[in-house]
Amino acid sequence: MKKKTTIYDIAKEVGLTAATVSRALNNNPKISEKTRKLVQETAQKMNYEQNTLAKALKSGKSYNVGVIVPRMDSNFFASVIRGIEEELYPKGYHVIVCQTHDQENLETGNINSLLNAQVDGILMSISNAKSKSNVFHNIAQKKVPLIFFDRKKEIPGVSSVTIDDFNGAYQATKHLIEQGCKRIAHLSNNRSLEIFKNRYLGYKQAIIDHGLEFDEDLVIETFSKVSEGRKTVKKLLKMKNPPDAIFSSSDFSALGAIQEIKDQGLSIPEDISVVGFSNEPFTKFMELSITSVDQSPIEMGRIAAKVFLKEVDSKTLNKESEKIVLQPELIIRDSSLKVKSEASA
Amino acid sequence: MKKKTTIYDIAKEVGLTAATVSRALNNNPKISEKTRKLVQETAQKMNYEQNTLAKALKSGKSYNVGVIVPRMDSNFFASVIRGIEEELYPKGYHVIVCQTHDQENLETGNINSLLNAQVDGILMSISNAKSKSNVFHNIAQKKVPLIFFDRKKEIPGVSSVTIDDFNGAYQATKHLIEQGCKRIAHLSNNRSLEIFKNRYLGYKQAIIDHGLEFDEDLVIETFSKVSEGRKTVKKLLKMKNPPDAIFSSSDFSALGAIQEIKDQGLSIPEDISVVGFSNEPFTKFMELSITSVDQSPIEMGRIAAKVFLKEVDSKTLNKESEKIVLQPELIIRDSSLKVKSEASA
DNA sequence: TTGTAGGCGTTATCAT
DNA sequence: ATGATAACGCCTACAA
Repeated sequence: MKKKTTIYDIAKEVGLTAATVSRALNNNPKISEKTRKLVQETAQKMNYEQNTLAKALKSGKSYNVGVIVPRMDSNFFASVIRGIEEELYPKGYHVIVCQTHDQENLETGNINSLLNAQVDGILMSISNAKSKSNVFHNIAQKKVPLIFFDRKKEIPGVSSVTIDDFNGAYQATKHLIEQGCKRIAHLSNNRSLEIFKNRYLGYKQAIIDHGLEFDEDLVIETFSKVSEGRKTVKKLLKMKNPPDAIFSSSDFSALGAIQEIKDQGLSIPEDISVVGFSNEPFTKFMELSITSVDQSPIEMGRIAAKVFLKEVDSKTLNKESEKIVLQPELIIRDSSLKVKSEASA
Repeated sequence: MKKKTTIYDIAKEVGLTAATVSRALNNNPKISEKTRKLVQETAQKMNYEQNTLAKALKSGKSYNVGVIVPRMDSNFFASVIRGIEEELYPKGYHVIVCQTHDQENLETGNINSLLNAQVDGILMSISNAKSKSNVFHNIAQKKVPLIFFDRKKEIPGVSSVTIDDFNGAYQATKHLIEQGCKRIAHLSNNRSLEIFKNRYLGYKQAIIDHGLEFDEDLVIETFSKVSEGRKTVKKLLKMKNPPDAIFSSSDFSALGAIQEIKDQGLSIPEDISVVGFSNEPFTKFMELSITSVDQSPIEMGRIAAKVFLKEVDSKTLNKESEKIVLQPELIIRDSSLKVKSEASA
């Protein structure tokens, strides 16, 4: 095992002290230009590399931040993570990504391991609003900045970056109404999570504002999976008075809905129009492209990272938490465009 | 900033020495049952948590491993990562995931930052075979185990876990031939990467073995993107003697191919059959499901992790690198099944 | 401008 | 079985 060079080795080499070497390496102002150069060149020659661990131990900072997401194989979360990376890498931080797979025990476990690994902050999208909030107290106690993105939870002093889900849902529903749909079903999801509650509320408000009848039976809780979308639509189509449109809180269940509708011999968007949520890439690539709501995930990630940077630097405990809300954008495509006056996306 | 409790605090509390506390906490055999209990209970009471950084500094191990992939928003890589996590978390390791987006400079940068962060190992799928191999020498020098998965490079002493791409391609092509296809095109990709070279070779061998004519013009290098698949097919269909089947080295370009074929008014699989590679979830969900080659990514991840664990523990420098090759599985679906004798998947 | 010395939290090696 | 001490590599008062 070839030993790594340390500042002591350099010190010996140039006939100085480790302290001086340290200062020279860190561009400390009170060091002579001559020694600075000498030290830096020698360091280079000896292949010196700073021991991050030692520095972390000393400074109390690990320069690691943890990112917790339900899953990372969705374009949405992968893109948020990319945004975070873009912002944090240049500042010397590393990003440790953990997945919860929507399981509460994994969520708790991940948080604890991250804290234990001494991350300097945690950026997360929560899986379950009911998760024991004492885990979050743990985070707060350690003065580790916590930032929620997308799926948040209302905790005093914790910042968040989300999109205006209410408005996204409102726009989507309004669009369907403008296309002439009268009975719009909603594939909702676990409404203990704010995002799904707000999508539901936006949908409801649009229905009411446009003088349509709001029918609670048309709202069905559906997991964000293709198979679940199918299942729900099967139920909906059995109603005496089936819907003529579906606004889904997820692209995945929207896809399942589309498959089931087609299988039953109905056509889209003529018989039933469909709108999803998240603008996953496949919505664009389908033979029948799917109308969806874009959430600008990369920007969401970048902003969340910026909030973290701000909080981690402020020694002052001005726990003025920020609540940033981005505006979503409705992308209209085949699955909902009956009036083909304009080209579809 | 509430100070964290250290073993010194515990020592003071119970009137012992830090060393003893450390031993008690680590279940060192030569410690009295009584003190062990006392210490452990006191530790609990004082909310003691081991400082991983200090331990890492002392032991020289960080209990972090780096995983580098071209991208993490593909089901394939996300699943490999999940497999790695499943194997490594129980052993106390953390997984730091980095993306290269197929850019060489990012790849090099990621490797260096990971090394700098003192990861105990690197598991990666390379982006570019031409990447300066001195980066890999860096890794070797530091005695950090390096394990390739899926996209590897032949480096002495480096283990790898891959699938038998040759055979996967061979089976896929053979299947197309059995369906009656005579002129099979191949959407290849950067063949400086072994996986793509082997898929090409398997394809070629199947053609030859079954007495068909091998036509180099039917092999076109195509990036793994939907838009690129479209572009390539456009070219292919302009030939005087266009193909009656397409074997793509990627599901994404296969999807683009399908879109273009349909747009030109041809039908699948009757006019042109299509087979992809990777068994991405969307291949199953399309209205016209896509035949593809499954690579058992989760298992690949688990095995790669196991190889790492073995290497990291073996102080002995028995650099007998392992080359593990998994067998792929052809999943036959609508896009290539002309003879509808059996139910499709 | 540079050196000295101590500490970050742990563990390992000697003693006792 | 337990204590004392040093060491991992770095940084930073404080001194000179």
